[in-house]
Amino acid sequence: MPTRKATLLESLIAYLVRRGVADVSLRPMAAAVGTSARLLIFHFGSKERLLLEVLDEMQARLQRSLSDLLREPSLTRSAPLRQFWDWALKDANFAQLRVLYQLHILAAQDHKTYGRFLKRNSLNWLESVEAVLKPLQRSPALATLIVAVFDGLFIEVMSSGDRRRASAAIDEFIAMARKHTHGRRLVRKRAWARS
Amino acid sequence: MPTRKATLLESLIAYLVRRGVADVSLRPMAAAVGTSARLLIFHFGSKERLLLEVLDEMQARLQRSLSDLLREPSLTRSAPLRQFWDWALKDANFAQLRVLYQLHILAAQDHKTYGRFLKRNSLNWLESVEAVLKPLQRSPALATLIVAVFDGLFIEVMSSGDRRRASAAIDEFIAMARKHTHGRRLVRKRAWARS
DNA sequence: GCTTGAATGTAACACTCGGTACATTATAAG
DNA sequence: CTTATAATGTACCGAGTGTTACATTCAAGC
Repeated sequence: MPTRKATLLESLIAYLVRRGVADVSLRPMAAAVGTSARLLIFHFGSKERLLLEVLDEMQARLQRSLSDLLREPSLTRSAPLRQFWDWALKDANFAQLRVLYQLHILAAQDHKTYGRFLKRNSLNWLESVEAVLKPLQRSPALATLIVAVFDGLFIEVMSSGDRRRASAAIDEFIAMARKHTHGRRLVRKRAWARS
Repeated sequence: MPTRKATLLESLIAYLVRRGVADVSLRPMAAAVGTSARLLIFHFGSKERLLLEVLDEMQARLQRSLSDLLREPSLTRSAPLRQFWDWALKDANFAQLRVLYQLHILAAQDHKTYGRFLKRNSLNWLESVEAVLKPLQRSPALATLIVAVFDGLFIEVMSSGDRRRASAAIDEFIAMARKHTHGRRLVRKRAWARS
């Protein structure tokens, strides 16, 4: 049976995923999950520890979900980048990634306040991408570009909600990259592993 | 002679550009610009109107700076996208763009709170880019991709500060795009105008 | 000098914030 | 039944929030 705290944590994830992490305060958060500020402090110790637990759990789930993606033998012939993109747009993953992107941006201007909530290498796909590029095309520039395309399109979906257009754009990029590297696959599919 | 309010607005821009717009409050802001919360309310009416005025002014300055870029006859042979990129990395432009990107992300999850501070079409380069593509290569997918590359790389610079790597990445993209479109220039230089 | 209006200081208002003290209920184990 | 422990309610603390009331200073115009 799930402990009280575990069920609370579940509701809190749902709440924060809806609402984002900017300007959260205890009492509205407590009301939204059907309890009191008193109880949140009781179960989690402090607001800071509460957020740490919730965000850690979110990042752990993303990590597990990503591992699942990598373990399954790739059924389709689509490019690894496109598979990764489809994974990111799945509802559960998207909602949590959105919060992490927001956190990422907040930390960029106020690292003292928000930096501690970002586990290192969360949302930092750079090394993974670079490691996975074929030696011939391995370069920080290309890896940075790939990550930027992903980030930029994800944010586009966050803002406009237009998944079809963004997905068309990522296909356009994959086509460009294929031509650029003379028909070689842009990235191999293994080893998004160490994200 | 600049009115008191104008000099305050100047300091406020500098303060918010340093600090970002998340979790601002009157008294610390007032202290940072050498006045009191009382005076800020006196001059601007309310905290909300203050932020509106400051952010409007920031966006207006960006708009003017961008117009300057477009008016000057392009001295270099570099791609329009690269010229735009260099413009965005200029210190004054970068600092203000950073705030608008943060605002953009905050509004994506909490439109009710932050949406009103975003003037429509600020940071929305999509139509401009699409209008500027040569008819042969004009497509929502390509325009979306170009915007996403720019956004993603800008955010990368916001987070890591590594301008050289990001600039190399945008050059890589331009090279890819040139090859993709058989040597035609990716975008013409006029008409980033209607941003 | 007097008046007017902008600029400023001091102090407070009602409210929310994160967090705590203290007591009480519920539940389960002995 | 007693006892230990988890869960909850009520009420409050000091600090910070945006905003306002009221008084005062200061500079310019008549």
